[in-house]
Amino acid sequence: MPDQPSVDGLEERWITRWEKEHIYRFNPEATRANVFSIDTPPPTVSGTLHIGHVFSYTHSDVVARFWRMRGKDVFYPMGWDDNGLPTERRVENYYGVRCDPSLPYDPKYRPPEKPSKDKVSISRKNFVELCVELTAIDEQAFKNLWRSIGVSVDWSYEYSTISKEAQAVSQRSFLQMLTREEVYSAEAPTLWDIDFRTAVSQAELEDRERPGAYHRIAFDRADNAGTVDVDTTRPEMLASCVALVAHPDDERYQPLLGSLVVTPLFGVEVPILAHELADPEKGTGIAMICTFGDTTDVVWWRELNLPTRALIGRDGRFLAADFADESLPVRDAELAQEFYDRDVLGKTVNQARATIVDALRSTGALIGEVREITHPVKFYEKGERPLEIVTSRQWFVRTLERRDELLARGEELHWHPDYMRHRYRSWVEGLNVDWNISRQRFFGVPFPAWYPVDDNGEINFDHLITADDEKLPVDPSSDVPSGYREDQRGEPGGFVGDPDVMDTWATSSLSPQIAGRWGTDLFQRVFPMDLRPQAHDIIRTWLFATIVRSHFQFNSLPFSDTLISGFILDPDRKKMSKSIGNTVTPMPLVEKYGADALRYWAAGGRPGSDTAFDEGQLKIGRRLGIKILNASKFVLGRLDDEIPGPAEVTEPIDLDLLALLTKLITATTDDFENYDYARALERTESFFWSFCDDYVELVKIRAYGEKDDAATRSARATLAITLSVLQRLFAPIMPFVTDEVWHWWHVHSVHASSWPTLKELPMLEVIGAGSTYGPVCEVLEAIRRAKSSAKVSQRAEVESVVVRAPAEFLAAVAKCEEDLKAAGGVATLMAREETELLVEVILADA
RNA sequence: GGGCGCUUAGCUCAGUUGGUUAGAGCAGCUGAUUUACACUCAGCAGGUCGGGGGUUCGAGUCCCUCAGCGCCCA
Repeated sequence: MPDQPSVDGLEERWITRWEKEHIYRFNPEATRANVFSIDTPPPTVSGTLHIGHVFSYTHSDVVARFWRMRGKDVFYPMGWDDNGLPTERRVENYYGVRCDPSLPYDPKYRPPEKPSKDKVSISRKNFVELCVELTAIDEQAFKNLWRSIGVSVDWSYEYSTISKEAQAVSQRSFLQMLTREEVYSAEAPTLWDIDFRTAVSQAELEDRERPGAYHRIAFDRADNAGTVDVDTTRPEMLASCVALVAHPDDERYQPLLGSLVVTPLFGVEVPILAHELADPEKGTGIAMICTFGDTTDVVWWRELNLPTRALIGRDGRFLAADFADESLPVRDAELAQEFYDRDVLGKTVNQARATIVDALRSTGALIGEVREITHPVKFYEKGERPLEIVTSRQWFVRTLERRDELLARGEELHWHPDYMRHRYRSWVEGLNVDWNISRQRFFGVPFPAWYPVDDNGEINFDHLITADDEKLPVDPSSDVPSGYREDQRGEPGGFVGDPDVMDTWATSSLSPQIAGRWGTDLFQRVFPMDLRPQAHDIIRTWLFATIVRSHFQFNSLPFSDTLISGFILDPDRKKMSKSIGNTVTPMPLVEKYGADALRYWAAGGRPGSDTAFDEGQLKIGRRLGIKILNASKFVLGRLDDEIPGPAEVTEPIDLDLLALLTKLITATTDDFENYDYARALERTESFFWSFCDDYVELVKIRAYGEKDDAATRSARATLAITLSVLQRLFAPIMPFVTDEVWHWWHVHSVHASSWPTLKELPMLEVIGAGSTYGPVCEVLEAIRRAKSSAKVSQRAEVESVVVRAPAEFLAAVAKCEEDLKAAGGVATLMAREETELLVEVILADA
């Protein structure tokens, strides 16, 4: 025990020692019943660490430490989600490169020292190599942070979602879903980001308010009986118009239902149809259906069985159109074709809008002025331009037809806090397309599949060639399917590999299978997991996707409970983000205040609630750590080498304190079991400060007494028992300082000790706990108040104290008379029975 | 448009199933000074519990309604 204990430098000492002593090793022999398994979120390694990373991982660590002390075999792995678009973007910016799959691999390629403004094009394999290289560096930085804040994971179960093992799990799961017909590929209209040139899923969608404009376009009726005016924000889609649609109850348009109108400029005859999704309040109440301007168009197209004229290409420019196509009757195909080819073909959406609007205006089909509005536009969450809907071949998971089952799983799950279940429910209820899991990108898990190429060189998508299970993982761009040779790749009569990679959620949603090593004995011991900790922003992605995979594969929930963390806001309550530049870097804070202080702050954030970063809380956390050191030093300094046991607690005030301690144990245990670590901390902290400021002050003189004096032994036993309990109650939240002080009187780590139980305490009447301690503290407080208002030292002598109070109160005070007199420096203490409480304090002459 | 959460002291937040006089920390103010701790201790001050209505012997807590803020979904 050092003379001047300090919280500085504790991290280094204890991290090393915990690792050396394997304190957090999972017991591979554990039985499922005794395991507490945690489905840790694999963070996207990005190179930017911020305080939010400390926040939610502290929450799960606190829970892990609690259950470990409760005697559970805690399975607490850590993973990294290191593939997908965010990783690709980081690599592109970091090295100044761009992937061009048409380039050949250069085995000697090294990226430039400093990235240039113009990105260098490199082959896919070179690009993937850089991804692997950079993510390894980033992962190290993340790992250092987790270690330095004392996250008690078993690093021998570290995984990454791009590892060979994870790829094999991901591909195996895909193939099994394929066998069960839970995934399918289809050429279908898909949400598409024209900058990243990939499909995205509904989960990656977000609405952004953007300026737009209503254009009122007059369609001539085919019977020449007049016009139908249609408001649209996307006049450039006119060439794709395949119908008009009104609400079936809309009396204005009921007479026209089924009749034909002619599109301006192109002269295509399209029907007027009815559908519930047409909004009578919007514009003129009748809308163009274009293939495809937005997601509603897709629904109309599908449900009304409309023909297709999809004209937006993968680069966001207008594709070639064939107006001679008979599925869409046209008045003058040549004229339409000529106009389209000259004014629309090859143009971007904005360019085409300008030319179409000009043409509409000059023909008189544009009615009135354009009316500017602000409206929600769908974006890829990481994208910069609005999403388009592009027809392409994609892999989908059949989620829609099992919506009810997925909703039932959400109800079955235990949510902490409970209200977060609504987020899941409203997400699942709002699903409108199957989960698209294929991405037209480079760094990710490939689909373990090839397609035959027929004798004419056409790819036959209907006859999938899948990889053999024992060969997983495979890369179809370099591996060859059974029965083929490499020289048949892309040749007539040969094969081609599926070119896409999987959505990163399609792999991270298998985190229980990856971390638990699906297919080995370990999996049965840890699955389903006991806890999924995560933040609320990824309920619709990670949590939802994990439930889908587990429900399909195992017909069970992947975890029984989920602990949802809030977000970290800056002190002005704005969301922290790199673009705003208000992020807080954690490492300097660890150095300044200590890891325990950061954890203290994080543990104050209740499940689900967003929390503002508050440096003041770090100071308080640091102060608490120091207080734990000093209080421990004092108590242990009184104990010599012999520690009196619970049986020696005899003094009423001591017994009463232990009764309060008993209640504290019961309450905090209950809190932790309900994932309310913040409440447990609050109770423990408040008890601890009262222990230090009141109880210790009361019994200090007695504790200094003779070793064989019964009252002294009672005080020392109480101090020792209370200290032991408090050190352990604080241990999950402040692992460094508690292990420091625990080792002052124990050989093994506090984190390997057992959570306090009532068995450690003498048999106590807990009802009425505090009935002695409370009144005694009140008298002590009155003495202090008298001294404080007289502006004298708290050590000043008191001539006499007269306590006027009801008999019960007086009886309590009498039980602790000697301690009170000693603590207050009181010469005489007198009691007068009265109904109202009044404590008179007469100070001695100075 | 539907849903969820929040609104309590200058600030950050507790407040269990309705029950004495609504709590804590920080900040503020007034003091103390060294046998665990100045990285300390004591004390003081500070609140129409967002507004309105209701149920009840009793409402910060339950119900209705309105407002503001944040988020989720469409």
